[in-house]
Amino acid sequence: MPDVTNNAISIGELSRLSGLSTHTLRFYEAEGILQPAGRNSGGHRQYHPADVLWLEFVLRLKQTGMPLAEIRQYAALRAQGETTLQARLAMLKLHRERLATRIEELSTCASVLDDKIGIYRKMITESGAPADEAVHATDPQSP
Amino acid sequence: MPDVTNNAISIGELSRLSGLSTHTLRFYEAEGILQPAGRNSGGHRQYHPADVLWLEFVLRLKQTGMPLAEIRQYAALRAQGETTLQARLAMLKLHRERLATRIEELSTCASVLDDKIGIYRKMITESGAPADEAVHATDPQSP
DNA sequence: GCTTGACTTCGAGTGCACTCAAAGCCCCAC
DNA sequence: GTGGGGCTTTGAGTGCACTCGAAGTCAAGC
Repeated sequence: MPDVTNNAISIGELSRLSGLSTHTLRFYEAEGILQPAGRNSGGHRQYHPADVLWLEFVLRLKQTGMPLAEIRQYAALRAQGETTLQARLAMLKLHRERLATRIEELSTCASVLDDKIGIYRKMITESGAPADEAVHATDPQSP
Repeated sequence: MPDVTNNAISIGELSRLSGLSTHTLRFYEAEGILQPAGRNSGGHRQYHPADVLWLEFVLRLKQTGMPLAEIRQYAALRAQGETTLQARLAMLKLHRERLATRIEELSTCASVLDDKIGIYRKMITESGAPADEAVHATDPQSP
């Protein structure tokens, strides 16, 4: 079924490549995230390398927590051509900043977690000793 | 209504402190994430500083993407007392590792985004020029 | 010629984490 | 005595991002 003359791939192959289900790929098309795919003689969707690259980028955006609605918006700009370059750049910059914020947030949480782990380790090695101040400030068991 | 003798706070005050709605706080209690709060003479919940600290930690875990089910599990261990220290430490360590993975993932995405932003900037300053190879490799508009 | 498997469309269902609404009660302060 | 905040239970609704099922078409391989 793949269009051999054109190195096009089927939805099943794109599914395998991307790790998304065929359901999801069609869902993305319906949502305007993927442009309507071309069809072969049998009416089957055929995807080209550019589609694969685009999908990879979409997955990156998703991975960083961009909601589908926003990805759709970006995709719509992209579909409108070069006149939307500025707008797309603005979106990417905004998202890049949010991403930086998120990474910082997670790093802070990681430190908190490290502290807590340290306290737990200490409590365990001093096993048998009753809860001390550090314990009480973290995971106190009241009674 | 706060129990002044005991520096306890009401659900409304905890809501203000934590940023969670009273609905959500009761929901967390029902889900076993917060231990059933003590009540005052009028049957109103009263929370103590230790509860506030615990809730803060819960929110940290949530912030890092730990699902409520897992937080509930951790809370259950905590409620069982000191014998579960090892188990809790194991959970924290596991989560810490996932967090590290996630941070790395986001950092990779950030680099990809930076590259893309660079390409866009270049395209815009060279404005008017037709799409070049770099363009084609990122956000090609086929037609 | 029949089975297999991939494809089609459409609409409904899932899981998470809330979020709200209703209905009706209590208690305290002003 | 009224307003405000709190309490209870139950059940439904929301938003996101899928996820699945039904019912049917089509082409290739045995």
